[in-house]
Amino acid sequence: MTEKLPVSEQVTLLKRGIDRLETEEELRQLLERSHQAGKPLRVKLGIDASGPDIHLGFAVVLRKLRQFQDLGHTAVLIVGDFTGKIGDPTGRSKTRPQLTNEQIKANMARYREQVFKILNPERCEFRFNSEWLDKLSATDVVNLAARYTVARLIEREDFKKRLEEGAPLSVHELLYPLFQGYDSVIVFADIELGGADQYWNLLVGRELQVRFGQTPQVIITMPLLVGTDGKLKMSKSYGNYVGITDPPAEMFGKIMSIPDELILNYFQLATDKTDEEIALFARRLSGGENPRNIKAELARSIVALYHSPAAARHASEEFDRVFREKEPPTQMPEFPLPAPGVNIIQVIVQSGLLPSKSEARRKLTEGAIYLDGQRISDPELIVKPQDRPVILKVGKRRFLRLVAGS
RNA sequence: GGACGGGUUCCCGAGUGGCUAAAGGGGGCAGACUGUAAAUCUGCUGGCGAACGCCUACGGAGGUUCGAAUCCUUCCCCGUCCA
Repeated sequence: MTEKLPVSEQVTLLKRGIDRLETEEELRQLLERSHQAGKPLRVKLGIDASGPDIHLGFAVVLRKLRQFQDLGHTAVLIVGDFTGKIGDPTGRSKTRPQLTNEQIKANMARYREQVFKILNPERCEFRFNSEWLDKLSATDVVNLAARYTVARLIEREDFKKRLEEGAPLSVHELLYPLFQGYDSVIVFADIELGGADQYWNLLVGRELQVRFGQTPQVIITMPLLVGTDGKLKMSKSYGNYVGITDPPAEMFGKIMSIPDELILNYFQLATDKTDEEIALFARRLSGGENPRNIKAELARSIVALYHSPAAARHASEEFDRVFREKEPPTQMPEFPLPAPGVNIIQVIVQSGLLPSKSEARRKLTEGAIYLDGQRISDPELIVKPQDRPVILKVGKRRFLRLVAGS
C-alpha cells in the first residue's frame, strides 16, 4: 500500500492518465483532510447495469479507482439498477431500451466477480440506487427537479442534437442526470470518477450536492478507450470491445486487430507500463520496427493482466501458429461423423460454424471453406469419417475437427 | 384538441400497384494483398430446397385487386406547426 505517500505525491499519482479534474485544489484539500482525520475518502463510481461484461474501456476507470483504494480510500460503486431502467441517454441518438429487473439481476450477478478482478473488495461498497430512488415520492421528485433548470439540462450536446434533429427525447431521459447526481448526495461522495463522456453528468452531481448543502464532489474523468474498430469508443453496444473475462486467445486476437495508431494509447490506458517503458515502445515504432511485434507485446501485457503471464505466452504462441504459420489451432471443437458420412453443408450448420445453409452455400462459392487445407466448393460433398481426424476450416478463424463417431 | 409530415431489410435511406428479397450508402462476412493492422480491389449479405420454385419481410390488424411496401379502413408509435 502507498497510504503513507505525501499529499503532493498522491496528487501527482492520481493525476496520471486522467482526462479532466475539477478541481485540483479541492482534491488536494480532500486528501489533506482525509489524512489528518484518518478518514478515507468516498470515491463514487456509477456502474451501468445494461450488460454483464466489463471491458477494457471501463477498466480504465476501474483501475483509477483501484489507485484510490491503494491510497486507503473507499470505493463506492453505485449500481444503476434504477437508472438502468431509465436508460442513459449519453451520446445516444435514440432512446435506449429500458431494462427489466430480471435482466439487471442477471447482469449484476456476473458483474461483481469481474469488478473484483480489478478492485480490492476490502475497501469497496456496493450500492444499488433503486435502494433510495425507488422510495422517492412524486413530491420528492418534484423537489429534486426544482433544483435544476431545463436550460441547463438541454445544454448537453446529445440532447441538443436530438432536439434539433427532431428525434424523440423523453422526459424521463432528462431526469436521468438528476437521479445520477442525486446518488452523489445520498452516498456523500467526496470524489466521483467516470469516463470522459460522463463529465457533464458528474457536474450535475456536483451542483446538486451544493444545493443539498454538501461540499461538492471532486470529479475526475478518464479518457475513453477507442474500440477494436479503431473508430468508436469501446462499448458493449457497438460490439467493439475486449471483455476482461474474454478467454486469453480471444483477448489476444482482438487486441491484435486494433489499428496500429492505437498501440501506444492502449499501452497508456490499458496496461501498467510506466511512462519510460511506453516511451521505449514509441521509439521502437518510430524506429521502423514492425508494429506487429509491439502490438503482440501489448496483447501479452493485457492478457497477463487479466489471466496470467503463462496464459499470455500461450495465447501469443497459438496466435503465431494459427495466423502466421497457418497451422490449425491446438484446441478446436470436435464433430462426430457417422459412418455413412454427412453432407458438408449439414456439417457446417449443425456444428454451428455458420448460422444457415444458405450462408454455408455462399461461403462455399466464396472459397472460404477448407478441408484439411484443401479449398472445397462442392455443396454436394459428403464427408465420410477417416481413420484420422479431418480439419474443417471456415473463413480465417473457425475450425472444426471431424472425427469418426455416430 | 386541430392541421400536416413520417414509421422500409443489422443501421441510414430510396422506392407510390406487377420488372421488388426491395436502389444507394454504412456495417458485417468472405476472397486477393498482408503483420488476423490500416489502405486498396473483388464478391456476398432473409430462410428452405439440387433446381423450376416455395416461405417470411416494408409499424399492427383487416380489406380492395389476378397481383400491394405501394390503394382503402382502422389501430399503435414518432415528429413539426397551431391552440
